[in-house]
Amino acid sequence: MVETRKVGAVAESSGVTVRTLHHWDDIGLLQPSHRGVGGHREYSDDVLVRLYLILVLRDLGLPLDSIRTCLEGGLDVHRVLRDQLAHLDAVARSLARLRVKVTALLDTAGDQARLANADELLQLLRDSRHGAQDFLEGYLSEEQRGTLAAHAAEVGSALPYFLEVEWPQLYRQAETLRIQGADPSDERVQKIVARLDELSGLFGGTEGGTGGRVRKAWRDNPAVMSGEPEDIAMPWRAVADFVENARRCRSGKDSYP
Amino acid sequence: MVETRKVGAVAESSGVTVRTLHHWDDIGLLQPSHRGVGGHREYSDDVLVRLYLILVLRDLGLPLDSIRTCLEGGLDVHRVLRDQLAHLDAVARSLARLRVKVTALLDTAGDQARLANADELLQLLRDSRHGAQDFLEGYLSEEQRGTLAAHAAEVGSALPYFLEVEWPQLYRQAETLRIQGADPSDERVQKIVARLDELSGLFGGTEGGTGGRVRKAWRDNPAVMSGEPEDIAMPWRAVADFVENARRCRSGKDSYP
DNA sequence: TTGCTCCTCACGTCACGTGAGGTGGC
DNA sequence: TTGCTCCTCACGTCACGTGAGGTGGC
Repeated sequence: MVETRKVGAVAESSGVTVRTLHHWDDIGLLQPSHRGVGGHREYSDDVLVRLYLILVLRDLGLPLDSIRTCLEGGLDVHRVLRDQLAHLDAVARSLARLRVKVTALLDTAGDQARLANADELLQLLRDSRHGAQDFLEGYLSEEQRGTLAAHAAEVGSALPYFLEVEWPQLYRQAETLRIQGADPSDERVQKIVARLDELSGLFGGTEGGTGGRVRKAWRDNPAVMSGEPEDIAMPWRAVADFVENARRCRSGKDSYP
Repeated sequence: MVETRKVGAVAESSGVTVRTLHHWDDIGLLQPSHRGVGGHREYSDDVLVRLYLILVLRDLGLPLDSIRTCLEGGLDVHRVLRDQLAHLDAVARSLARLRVKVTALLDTAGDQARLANADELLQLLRDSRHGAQDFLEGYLSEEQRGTLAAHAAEVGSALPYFLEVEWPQLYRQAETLRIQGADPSDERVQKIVARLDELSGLFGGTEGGTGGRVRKAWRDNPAVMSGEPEDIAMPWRAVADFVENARRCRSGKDSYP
C-alpha cells in the first residue's frame, strides 16, 4: 500500500493553496492519483513530482496552458523558454516606457502644489507638453501666435482632445493605409487628409496660413509634436510625406496653401 | 444646438473600440452627454476632454478605478503617480528575476538536444542545480556520497519534490513563525523541525551522520542550496539559526547528532 | 458534542472581446 | 431591399479568492 497525502497536506508542504490544487484538478493540470473515502483527493509521490515540475515552470512565468502542454510532451520546452524570454523582454520594454512617462509627469508636477482635480491635471499636462509648444512657436510669427491663441479659445474645451488624441490617431490611420499600399488618392486617405485640414483650420488654417505652419511643424518633427518616444517604430517621416502627397492629390477647391 | 458624435465616431477618432466605450459607460467612467434617437449615445466636446484625460492616465498604466477616482478629485494625482512608479518598479524587479531564471535554464539547456518531455525536463533541472550539488558534496565523505546516492534511489521519484519544494517551504514556514516571535519550543516550530529531520533522514540521516551533514550544508549556505537569488529578502542565516535552536529544544530521544 | 478537514457549487476579479439577435434611418 | 450603425444581453478570458452549505472521522 502506497502512502498518499490529502489536499491539505500537499498544500501545506508545497506552499500553494487548497483552492489552487482544486483548480488544477478541475482543469486537468494536476489530478490526484485517486479519490479516497468521501471523495477525498489522494496524492501519491508520482503526482508530487509532477507538482514539482509545474511549480518550476510556473515560477518561470509560463501560463498554465503552456505548462500542461509541456508536460504532455506536446511542446518543445527549449522553444517555450525562448518564447518566454522574448515575452519577458517585451513586457520589460513597455514597462520601461511607462516608467519614463510617469517620471516625466512627476518631474513636471514636482515644483507645483499637489493636484486635486481634473482641471489642475489638464494644466499639468499642458505644462508637460511645453516642448512641443515651444517647438511650434518657432514656426509662427508674432501675429500668427495671436491668431492661434484666439482660435484655441474659440474652439473650446475639446482642443486637447483634437491635438493630442485625434490628430495623432489620424496619422496612425494614415500609416496603416500606407503600409497596406493604399494610393494617396484613395478615398480613405483623402478622408483623413480632409479631417487633418479641418482640425488645422480650427486653429486658424484659412487665415494667413497659420494652420499650414502648424502642419509644417508636424511634418518637420512629428515626434516632438506628438510627444511619443522615438523608439516606438512609427516612421513619422514617411507618414508625413504620404499625407503631404495625398493633400496634393486633392481637388484644388478646398486645399490650404 | 451643440455638435455631438456617436460612439462609432468617438471610437474611430480616439483609437479605442466601441465596446470599450460601452464598458466605460457601464461602469460610469465615461458617460455620453445624452442619449439620442433609439438610445444612441451622443458625446459632446466636454466628454471628449474627459476622454482625453482618461486616455492619458490609462497610458500611465493606472487601473480604471484609480482613473475614475482621480477625475472625481477623490485622489491626489501626485500621490497616485508616485504609487504607480513604485508599482512599476516592483513589477520590473520581479520581471528581471524571472528573466534570470529563464536564461539560466536556457544556458544549461543550450548544449543539449531539444527537450521533448517531462523526464528530460527533470534531467535538465537536475543539471541546472549542479551548483548546489557540488556544494553539498564538499560536505560529504566518499562513503557518505555513496550512502546519499543509495538512499536517493530508495526514496523514489518524489526526491526532487522533497528537496526543492517541501524543504524550502519548511524554512519559509519557520521564518514566518520566527518573525511572529514564536518560541523555539513552540509546537508548530517543533513540528517543522521534526519534518526537516524526517526529510534529511530520507537521504541517510541516521547512518554516519549523512543527514546531519546535509543539514549543515543548508545551514552554512542556504542560498546556494535553495537556488534562490540572494536579493529575495529571506534572511536564511537567521532562519537556519532559529531552526538549529529549535532542534536543541527537542527531547533527546529522536534527535540526530 | 465540538473541531477539523474534506467536499461541491458558484459568484467575483479586471478590462474588455466576441458573437447573438434585433432596431432605425438612408 | 440592402448596408450601415446603433442597441442590449450575455458568455469567455486567466488563475484562482472567497464565502455558502454540507459531510465524515476523531
